[in-house]
Amino acid sequence: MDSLDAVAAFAALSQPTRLEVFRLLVQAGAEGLAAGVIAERLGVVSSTLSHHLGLLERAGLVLTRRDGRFVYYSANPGNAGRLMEFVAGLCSPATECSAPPAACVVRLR
Amino acid sequence: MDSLDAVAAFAALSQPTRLEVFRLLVQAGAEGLAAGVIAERLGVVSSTLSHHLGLLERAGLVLTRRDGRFVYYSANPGNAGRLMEFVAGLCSPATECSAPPAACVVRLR
DNA sequence: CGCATGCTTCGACGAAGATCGAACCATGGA
DNA sequence: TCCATGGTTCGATCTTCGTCGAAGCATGCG
Repeated sequence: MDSLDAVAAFAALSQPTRLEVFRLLVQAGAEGLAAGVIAERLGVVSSTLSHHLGLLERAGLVLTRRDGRFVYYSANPGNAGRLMEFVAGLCSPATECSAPPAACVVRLR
Repeated sequence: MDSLDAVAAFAALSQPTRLEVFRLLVQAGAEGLAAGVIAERLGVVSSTLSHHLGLLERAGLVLTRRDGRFVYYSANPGNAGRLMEFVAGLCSPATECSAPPAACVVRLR
């Protein structure tokens, strides 16, 4: 994950609703949640939520999958792990622990 | 670090110049760098940089200290660590590794 | 086919952010 | 006490973001 990807990820998570959406999706696991379910749980109008979901997807934090009339969104474990790595590398001065922590593998249940 | 703090931190890091500033300050260690040095290294107009530094400071990612005519900025190790913790907790589903990694202590040289 | 349902796209609006130059404040030295 | 230097604040301008309702597209069911 390069700086540009990280900037996009940070931008995606820098809005309260989107942060909650992402948290919800991480907890929801690999199956994810339908857009309507997310909208209902968070009390967000569907068009607004769709905007936020699109942004999260373009930032690579979220995966999308259609099933019939429902569109399921789920957290992207690969990029979630890469984001953890990036933050670790960003916050750790090169002199100490230059290598990012090994445990940045996100495995959704 | 609660969600609001995290949102502010993400917003602060969601802009290329600010991300570079923060990276520079982490590498600079506890002494930090004078605003003018940062401006010169990144090729940013001083008033623009001042704006960015103020935002980083308000987000709690950066500390400030005056020495004569110079104002030194440095990374805030406490909040850098808390940000790592937050991201780890965010990206890790509760069922696995619910506790954030122990090694989120940022020690600047 | 016709229609209901789930979601996205469009259009519009106000709010907030990024940028710059000019003016301003604070400090230290002549 | 001036003046030069390092930073910040102000004002203006432009862009981007967040939000909503309305309209549009896709899917499945009768």
